[in-house]
Amino acid sequence: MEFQEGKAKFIESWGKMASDWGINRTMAQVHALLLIAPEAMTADQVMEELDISRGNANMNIRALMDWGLVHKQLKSGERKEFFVAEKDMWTVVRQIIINRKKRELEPMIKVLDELASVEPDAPESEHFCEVVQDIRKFSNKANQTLDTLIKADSNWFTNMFLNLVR
Amino acid sequence: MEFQEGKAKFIESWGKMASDWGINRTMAQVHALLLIAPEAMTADQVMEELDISRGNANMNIRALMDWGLVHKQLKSGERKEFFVAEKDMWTVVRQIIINRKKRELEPMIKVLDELASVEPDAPESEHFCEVVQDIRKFSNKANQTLDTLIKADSNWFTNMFLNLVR
DNA sequence: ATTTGTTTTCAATAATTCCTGAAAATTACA
DNA sequence: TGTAATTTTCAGGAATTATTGAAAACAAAT
Repeated sequence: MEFQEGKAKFIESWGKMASDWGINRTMAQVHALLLIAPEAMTADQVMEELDISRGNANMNIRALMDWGLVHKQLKSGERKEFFVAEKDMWTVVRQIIINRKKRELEPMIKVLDELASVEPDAPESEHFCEVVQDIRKFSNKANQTLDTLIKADSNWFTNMFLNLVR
Repeated sequence: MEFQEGKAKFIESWGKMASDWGINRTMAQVHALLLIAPEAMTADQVMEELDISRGNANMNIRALMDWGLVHKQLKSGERKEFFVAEKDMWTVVRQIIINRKKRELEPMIKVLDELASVEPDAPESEHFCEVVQDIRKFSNKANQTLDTLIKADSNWFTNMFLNLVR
């Protein structure tokens, strides 16, 4: 396969996968572009390559910085801002875990904790409480595990995979 | 908290979380409703409780059955179809893993395999190939791990959590 | 075979999410 | 301080995704 074709395919697939996971397609495409860029890029270059507007480019680069997946790089003598993607895959995955945990898992756990105050007084509410407790236990375990994962280093993570697969 | 309030909050939150994860909100709300229902429900009851159309209810119940999260239940003497949610949390999580792996991870891996045929002949394509290989390794490891997880039983999974947290 | 109850489909529409582009704000420089 | 380059914001519009509702298909009972 040609490099140019591969590049296009990679950007498209990365975007597709992201949108399956509830993440803005363009944000992921910008991420893909910066991931495979050997050098830091300006917003203008991103606009140009992906054929998107300035506002869109700005918005998504900003979001990627919020996620800790892209960093701003200032070049001396240059007025424009340059952006580089975090290239270490383990760091990338870790940042995604950190963010999704904070944005989605933790709020859900908070709700489940509130729901734990429902009294099981009738058959209906009894079953409700059971389900809530099950999910609650599961979520808390997942949350703890993710905390551990986040603190762990790359090798630790690889080793976990190996242990599981073995 | 009152049971009715808790129920409404659970359904709403489950739907919210799902839509964050790229899953149809209503599908998740139907799932939540069936999860906490002590008895099997008909499509009409689902429509009524969630205040959605027949078409919408049918479509999402069907999708939940595709995911293996809801089962059809026929009652003798009854003409209508009844639906029950899978209540075992480990089975629920496993089914979700199975489906998302097949729908999203595997197609991505297939693309990455194709991209592996790009020749690293210039600085740009060289870096591209490196990134693709990194992601490829990661994805394959994740895929293998998920295969193992899927085969594992509930205790095994719980033990893994405990091991990681310890 | 016909009626009646139930489920499924799908074109039209509604709701949501995303993107644009130009104006405003910010920043660097002379 | 004024000017020019750059970034940010955001209202309006475009694109995508979800929902409705009524007709068609199907299934059970008579």
